[in-house]
Amino acid sequence: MGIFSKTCEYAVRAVFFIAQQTADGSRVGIKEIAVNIDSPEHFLAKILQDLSKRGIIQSVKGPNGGFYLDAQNLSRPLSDVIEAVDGGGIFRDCGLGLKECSSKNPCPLHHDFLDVRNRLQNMLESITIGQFNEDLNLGIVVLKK
Amino acid sequence: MGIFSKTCEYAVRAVFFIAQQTADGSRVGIKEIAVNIDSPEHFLAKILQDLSKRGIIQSVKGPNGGFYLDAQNLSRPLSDVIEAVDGGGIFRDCGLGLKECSSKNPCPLHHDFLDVRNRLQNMLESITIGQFNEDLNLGIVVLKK
DNA sequence: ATAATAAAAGACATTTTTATCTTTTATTAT
DNA sequence: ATAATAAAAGATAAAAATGTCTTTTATTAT
Ligand code: FES
Ligand code: FES
Repeated sequence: MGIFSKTCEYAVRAVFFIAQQTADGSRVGIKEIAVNIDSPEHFLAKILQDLSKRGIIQSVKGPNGGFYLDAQNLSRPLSDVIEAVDGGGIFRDCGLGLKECSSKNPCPLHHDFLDVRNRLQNMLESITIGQFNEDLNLGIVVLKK
Repeated sequence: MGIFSKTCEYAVRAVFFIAQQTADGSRVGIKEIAVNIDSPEHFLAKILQDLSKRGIIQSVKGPNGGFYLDAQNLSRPLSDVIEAVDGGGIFRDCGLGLKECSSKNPCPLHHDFLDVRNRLQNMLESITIGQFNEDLNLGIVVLKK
């Protein structure tokens, strides 16, 4: 596994895809999302249900329904998605799994790890969910290979 | 879970502990290691067996036996432990789980993620297994809380 | 040689993550 | 009102990670 869980990877890819697809005010269905980000449909459905409950994405049932993002969703940092799915542990926990991470009684990696962890956090906090819509349109970046 | 798997966290803590304890040429047993790094004894045993097979740590059976590190082990980078346990994926895989990570058809996070990932790798490659022995002796850093 | 020691190995159990399938509920269009 | 649509929810299952216990093998000291 990578830095993030599979669940989290699917969540981020899906959110980017929904952002791009619904910038015009439309909605996009779970089936289309799953196909385009290469994820298991029903598993992704659960993830999106949760993100919807938490207000990170929007959804409407019925014909012409589907998932979409409002302006406020688009402007939120990507870190919101990670926190919602994996919890904020990745931004706070000790790299060696000690019960707490602090500069009092630090683990051997604390100093260096803090730097990497903070950079990861800063990166994810400064990226917004909507900021890749253009690049996705142009095919400069992709969500599937 | 954090950046690394539980397995990997135990492995790194254990390796640091063995390094410190056996700097004088002695050996340390699985029981003592497990207690001092706060890990499940038999689970850790499996991990250390594997590290031993891979030559990252040394072991001898029987009375006065146990685990230890030779000079060459002590000078190896910590990244060796991570690669042995979790595989090198953490240093190479796409942050969003795409099948491959490359600047051709990158995912949206590629550019920023590459930076963080490389810093993590550089950090783990420049830290040696033996380099915290002194700090551990002095209690400046700890492996258990 | 024998007994004691400690890692290696094997078998098994639990928990968490990841995945699939079915039924229900809300919404829309007719 | 009715039928069609699509997400929400529920039930199960497979796979992987994590954890426990027992038996075997190698080594050492006597
Ligand atoms: S104590 Fe381990 S990273 Fe801070
Ligand atoms: S393609 Fe995603 S991190 Fe490189």
